[in-house]
Amino acid sequence: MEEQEESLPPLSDASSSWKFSADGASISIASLHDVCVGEGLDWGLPGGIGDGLPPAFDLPSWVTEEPRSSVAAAASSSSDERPGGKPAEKANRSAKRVQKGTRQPRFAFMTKSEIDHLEDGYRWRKYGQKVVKNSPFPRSYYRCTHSKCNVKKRVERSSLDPSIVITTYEGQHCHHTTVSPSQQLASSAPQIRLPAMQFHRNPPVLPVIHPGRVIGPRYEERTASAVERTSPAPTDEGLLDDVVPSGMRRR
DNA sequence: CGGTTTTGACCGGCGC
DNA sequence: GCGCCGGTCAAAACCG
Repeated sequence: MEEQEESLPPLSDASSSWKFSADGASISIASLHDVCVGEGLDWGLPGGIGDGLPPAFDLPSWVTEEPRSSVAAAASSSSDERPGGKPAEKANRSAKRVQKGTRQPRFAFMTKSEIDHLEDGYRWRKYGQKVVKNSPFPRSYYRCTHSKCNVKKRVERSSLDPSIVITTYEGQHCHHTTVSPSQQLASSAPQIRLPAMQFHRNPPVLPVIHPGRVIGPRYEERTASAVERTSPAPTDEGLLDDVVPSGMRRR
């Protein structure tokens, strides 16, 4: 994982912003600090991830914490007998839950939009919706429809500011986007170089098209060591790396 | 008719 | 041990 050194703004320079348009919808991207302050939120710049964030804006624990990987896997392997369910079905479920334990890169970002499910160039199938504690808005669970792709994403509205959508991605796409050429244009937007700011990388695919405002990637988790890194330099490749491995990309 | 969404149930982890 | 909670499953409904 070699990230090329780029002349990116230092952490303190968090006021830069970019604007571009796609399909007639204009999107402005700004740093977290810039926007949050601008929106009247007082998050501050995280020296560590999440510093100064109001509770209502805290990301789901599965984003802000290390994945409980092997724990779930180990637990599901033992007790299989349970009244009411078909053994085969249960075994199947167990197997699937084991898979879920594998660690995946994750990151979350926030978008100011009235639309919950932002178009990002990939096709998603909703597999669940859940009311979560401390939020009047349900959280939706999506999976990439590509057969061999196990990328998931969760979408929920901020309870503090209902106009803000928190989107969290997990995993990497093993395929290219399935969007029309016009959408391709939009989904390629993140290749515009963005300063790293307090984030280690930028969203692989920005929500696009819909009149919404990406107010900044909020948090990206890879590994504990990734969090410790102070000033990584995202590159054009890095921008897509999280979702589409470089080998999969055609250019 | 195939793909997607909805929704209640199930499951495991965690805190008390 | 129990209850709460988040995440997932899967059947049924829905839609193009």
